[in-house]
Amino acid sequence: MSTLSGDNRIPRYIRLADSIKQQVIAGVLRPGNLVPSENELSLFYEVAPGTVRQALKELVNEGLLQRVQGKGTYVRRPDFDRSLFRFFKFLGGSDGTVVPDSKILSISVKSAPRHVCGSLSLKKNAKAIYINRLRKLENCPVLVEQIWLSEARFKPLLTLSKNEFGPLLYPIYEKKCNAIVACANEDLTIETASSKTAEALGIERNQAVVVIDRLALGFDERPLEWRRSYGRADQFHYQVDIR
Amino acid sequence: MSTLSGDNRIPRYIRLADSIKQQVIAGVLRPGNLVPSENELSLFYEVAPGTVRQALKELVNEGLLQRVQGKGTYVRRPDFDRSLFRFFKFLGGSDGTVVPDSKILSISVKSAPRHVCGSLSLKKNAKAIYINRLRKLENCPVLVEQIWLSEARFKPLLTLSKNEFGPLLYPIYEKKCNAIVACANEDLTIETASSKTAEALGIERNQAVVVIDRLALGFDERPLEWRRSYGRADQFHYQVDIR
DNA sequence: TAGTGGTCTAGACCACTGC
DNA sequence: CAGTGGTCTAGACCACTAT
Repeated sequence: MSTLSGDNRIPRYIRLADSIKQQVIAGVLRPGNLVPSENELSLFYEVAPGTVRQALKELVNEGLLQRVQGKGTYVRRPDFDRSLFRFFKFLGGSDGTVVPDSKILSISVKSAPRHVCGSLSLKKNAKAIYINRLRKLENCPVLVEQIWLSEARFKPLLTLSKNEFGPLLYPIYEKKCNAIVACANEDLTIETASSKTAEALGIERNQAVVVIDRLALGFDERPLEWRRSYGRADQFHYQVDIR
Repeated sequence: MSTLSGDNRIPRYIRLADSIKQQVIAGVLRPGNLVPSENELSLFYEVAPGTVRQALKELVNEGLLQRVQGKGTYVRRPDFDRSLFRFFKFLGGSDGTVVPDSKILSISVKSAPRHVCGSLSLKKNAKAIYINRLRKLENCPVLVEQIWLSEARFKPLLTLSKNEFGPLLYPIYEKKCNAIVACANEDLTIETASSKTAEALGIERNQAVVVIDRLALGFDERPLEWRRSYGRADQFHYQVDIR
């Protein structure tokens, strides 16, 4: 048995929701885990079942939890299917659900540029893990990526050889570094290709490219990864629903 | 007094929410209007107050209603502040909240191209209202727009002179044509500028431009307006939060 | 059959708004 | 002050899942 901590002026259902969220952040509850039932929670926290329901509903709306009737409430595993890179549509009528091949070009430790230090909350000129990656679809290069990670947090990656990386990095972060990406912020602009980028993408220098800067965050909203992706503008396609 | 209509297997709170939504679609309740109080609704529909709350909460989550403690529940007026055109950020450190000037270049009735007929549910080769508009910020052209509207629905616009249009069209649709835009779908791609577009935007031919196709819908989800906007790619900037 | 979440009821009390 | 929505309680009954 326990009592809800925190300011009594804050509604119980919010304090309860925060408490559950903290357990997800702390890793006590992990994605895929079953959350205690409404009944258990209402007994443990000494609140009415309705209040528990309200708290859980909040977290479901936030996307942190998932409820399945007859089974229980689960910690949701975030999927990045909606990520911008999925909005590249390519010749051959891809339905957009294909994950591009991914080839690690290099992985090393070096001084991070200032904007990366800022984004990842690192000290100025701190060393960080740098990954350069090329992604292809049907053997055609579609995306080059520059990825930066805190050295301390992601050290285990340095023990892996290039071909031990699969097509997706986030599952590796979770397995090897215990770092779960919960959400991200992406930022899209359009530039002209540098000769290096153009070469990697198989286009002419000065052709337009889409630049996507992404900052990936953990459940505690602390930054985990910063990446910049370059893609061919002529293959880019993005949809938004407003309201 | 009344009883909730519809299939009894559907939860009451959903039937209630649908009923209120229908009244918004039908124009019985209009944006800004006060919705009857929880008490009134629970008496009128003969359901428990808690069920009314649940229905209203659904509609608030959907963005159709707004609740203000101590005052009441209102039909929400959709704002297009989040629309993509706001994501053009321009030299001079605009904070993005500025509405560009807008100049109607032409307004006429002509045969709509096939894709417009499809989007607006018009018959093939139907006549429609066509508006060509230029938008400037600090006297610098930033967007050229091609706008298509059903002739029947938007006939009152044809009686206006070009300078009677303000910087925003949607308030005019609402006032003059009783057409309220509730939501929209936008579609972003990147092309190279035609000579005509380049001239309007003050850039070179074949430079990259952002193309935004937007289909605006009413509360009943029927299409109201189709527009294509061209903007300078070098000034484009877009942000998304994932999850 | 037992346990889960989903719906629904019928209240109590509080905080905020407007008069 | 009366009326609104916001929080909280304490149940009842149902639908779904697992065993």
